[in-house]
Amino acid sequence: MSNSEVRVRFAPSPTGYLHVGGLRTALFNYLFAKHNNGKFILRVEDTDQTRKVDGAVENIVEALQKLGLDIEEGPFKGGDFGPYYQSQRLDIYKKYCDELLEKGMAYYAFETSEELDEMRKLQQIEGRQTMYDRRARDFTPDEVREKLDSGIPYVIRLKVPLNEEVIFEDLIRGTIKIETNIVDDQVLLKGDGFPTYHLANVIDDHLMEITHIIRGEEWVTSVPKHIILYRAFGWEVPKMAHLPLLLNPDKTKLSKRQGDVAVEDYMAKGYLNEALINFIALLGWHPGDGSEEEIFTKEKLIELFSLERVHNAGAVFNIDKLNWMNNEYIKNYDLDRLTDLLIPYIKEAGYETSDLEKTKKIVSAVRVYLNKLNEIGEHIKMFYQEKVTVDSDEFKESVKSDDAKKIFNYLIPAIEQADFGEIDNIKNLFSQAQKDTGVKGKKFFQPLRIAITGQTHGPEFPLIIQILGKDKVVKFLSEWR
RNA sequence: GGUCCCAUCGACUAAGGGUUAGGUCGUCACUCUUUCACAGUGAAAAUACGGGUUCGAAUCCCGUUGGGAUCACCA
Repeated sequence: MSNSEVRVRFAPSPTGYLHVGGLRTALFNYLFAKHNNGKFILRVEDTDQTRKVDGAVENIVEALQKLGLDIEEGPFKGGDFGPYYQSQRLDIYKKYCDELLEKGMAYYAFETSEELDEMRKLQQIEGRQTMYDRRARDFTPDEVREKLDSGIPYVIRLKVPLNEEVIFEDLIRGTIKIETNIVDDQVLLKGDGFPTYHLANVIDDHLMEITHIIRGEEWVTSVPKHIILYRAFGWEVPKMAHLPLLLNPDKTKLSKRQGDVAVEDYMAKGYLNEALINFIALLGWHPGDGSEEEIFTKEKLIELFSLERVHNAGAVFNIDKLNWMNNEYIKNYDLDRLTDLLIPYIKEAGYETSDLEKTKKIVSAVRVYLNKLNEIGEHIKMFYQEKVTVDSDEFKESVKSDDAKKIFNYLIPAIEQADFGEIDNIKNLFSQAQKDTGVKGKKFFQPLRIAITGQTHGPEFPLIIQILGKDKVVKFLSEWR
């Protein structure tokens, strides 16, 4: 490496949306880069033409951007090490693959997929390790030429050195050793001329001067292949850190079926970006600074982050805690910004938002109930209804009682004359009413609440009254008189 | 099955030889409140097991058990 600048990359394959696990990987890369004043790079690993999905790159980039993980080099952004799509780097891979061939570190193989399936099936029956049997490894140059000349389709495989041990230091897990004899002679260049992950990844990480590879634990077992490649090229191996997996509640690798896995689904439900980042940062990492704080801004996370403090055990993605954290953010968010975020959800629930001041008051009254923004519809019906319906018999009884009539009769003229501008005025009105009618506490408030909202619970009552306004309150009360 | 990785309350984790094993979510109770929620207080709840090493082990070593990952011309 020519200089000591930290360069890390997030390298998703564009097969759909940004996965929660992918976001975690991206976030840790980002935090590590920013903590070290380094660069966060996005590289698209689109070497599998069959799995490619249109719009996937745009989707991923958009999600990262919304979440504030700024990409410094990559698609739509550029940089000195492009192109950042592997599908646009085919000639590079070809060139290095030829170099491997020349060095005798790779070889041509000519089996069809069917033949390989057959081979594996047999190995399974015999209870042996399923791996390429290296049958093409020792073809003579003449044999190879002959097959090539006759146009037989081929792949290029890595010639794994036998009877060696690959040892590497993982920044999170420490020393890991793997025998090369169990390492497959991995296909490097596929029949369609595209590289496999392993080849492209190693070449790009080197060429893009990546200093630290931070990725999911599912990759540890293929590290030996990569190290063999680095050595074959005579390149320095970047530092590696394999992150513990994100798990389903049943401890298997986080997947669909057991809940949402696309980051955009979480965003759509109304998980705030800040909460998502905060929550995911704490999955498999802890600042360990002695503080017991759990709410962190992105800036704070950058300041505190270090790979040494990443755990080695997998972490269950616990939606309950995410909900709690999201609620923490919702409760403490700037009201204007929160209202902006909430307006689409209010509209979606079928309610009017043209009166911004009123909307803000409503948001302020109910934010405390929300685990996520899309729940707001369940809490605001009372502010918009033109007629109050009371379903349960118990409620009806309460609202039709003699005490209730007494309260309503007292309140209706009093409210018409009251000033609703100040909450305190409303409160005073109620305490005076309790004195004058002799009906107090729960007996006073419950029928009132039912008459006005149709429910027995909800936000602070004077606040509801204020938001509703005199006319509606009087109207609702009159109906029960 | 082979290989690799991992192992503290139900979940996320702290404690990197000496603590009544701490915090957060969740759960339960109490307080506050007209109600629900919030907030506050408190409770139940863990070092997988067995051997070592040591005066002393959640912490170091070994084994067992359990879990996970991986074994493609997918990444």
